[in-house]
Amino acid sequence: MPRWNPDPQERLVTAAVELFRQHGYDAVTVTDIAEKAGLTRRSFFRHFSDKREVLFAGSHANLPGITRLVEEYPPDVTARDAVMGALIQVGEYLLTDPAAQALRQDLIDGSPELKERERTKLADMAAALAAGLVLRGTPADAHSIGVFSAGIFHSAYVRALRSHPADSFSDQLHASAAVIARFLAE
Amino acid sequence: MPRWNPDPQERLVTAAVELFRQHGYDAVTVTDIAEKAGLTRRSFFRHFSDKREVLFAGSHANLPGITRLVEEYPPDVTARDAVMGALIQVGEYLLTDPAAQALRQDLIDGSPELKERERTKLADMAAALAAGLVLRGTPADAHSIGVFSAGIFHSAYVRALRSHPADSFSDQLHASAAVIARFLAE
DNA sequence: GTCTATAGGGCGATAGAC
DNA sequence: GTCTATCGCCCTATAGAC
Repeated sequence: MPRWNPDPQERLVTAAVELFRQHGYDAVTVTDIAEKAGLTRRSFFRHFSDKREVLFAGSHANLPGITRLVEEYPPDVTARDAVMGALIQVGEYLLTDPAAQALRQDLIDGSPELKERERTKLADMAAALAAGLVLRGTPADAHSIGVFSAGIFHSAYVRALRSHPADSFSDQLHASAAVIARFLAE
Repeated sequence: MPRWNPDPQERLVTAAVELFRQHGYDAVTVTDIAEKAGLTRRSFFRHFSDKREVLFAGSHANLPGITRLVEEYPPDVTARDAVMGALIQVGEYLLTDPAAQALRQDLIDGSPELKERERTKLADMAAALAAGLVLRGTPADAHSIGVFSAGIFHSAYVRALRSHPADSFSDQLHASAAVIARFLAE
């Protein structure tokens, strides 16, 4: 018998989602989550830097990967197509389990604290996209473009989550971009 | 002699900015700020809902006003021009004391917690813009347009803060929009 | 104005894995 | 032996309840 049960992180995430759904994010303490997962409060903080992170740990993961996705498009591909292509891959990956993600999104939407953290994760994605653009050699407005692109990513992502049956994420993303293009062309 | 010194909020803000600049945001407690302003810790929370708010209270103020600015443009003005016009007024108002604002922005940029709160304020502005668009009768993509517009507002705002001498905010805002228009047209 | 719950972090002890 | 994950008890500060 191993001394510790395996996958403590995953157990913490599962416990947290269940408890949040039952009692709401605010009513659940870190101690509650840890005990339900068979750990102590102190160990929770070894896996997640704070209470919010338990809902974001795996979700917007792998920012270096996003940077690399953008960077690795050949130079003759436009910045637009490189960013859109990278975001489509990220979106399709995140949407592999739409039901679970929709659940998670409901929790986030129900808590101002979690929405705040979600925006931080989008800002991190924006920075990763900008880093990729810089590596491709288009440093000028990389930051603004990154912020904008993360914004349309999120817009497309939440619409894809709610759509039945799930429209292709690629379509959703291009639709989100088209909204802004139309607005700016007025 | 008045029983209380006047303008408790302003005294709290001033005390907070000074202390944050000297010791950093994290190292300063709410008690420190309150005592420096001649108040008790409890009174601080009567004026600001939490520690972060002391840096945002007046700054992105008056969201109903932003909604009304957008709404009140005549119907023959495009959504784009209504939003841009409203944002230019807001930006010019906020930039009346660029030195103080640049100081404040340095504090925000130095603290992840404060950056998180800043994004929330931008999200509130996005919602106010969207509300204005809805009232003008263009509800379809109001939310996405609001988020996008708040984004270019922020981009223009920080660039205006750093520019010497301050370029016109209107120029900065149109430049920020042009960056995205160019990106999308590639 | 006082009191309390909770977040979040510091540090050392412990006990299995290697 | 070293390395690493856990625990337990310490503390302070936030934020809200009374």
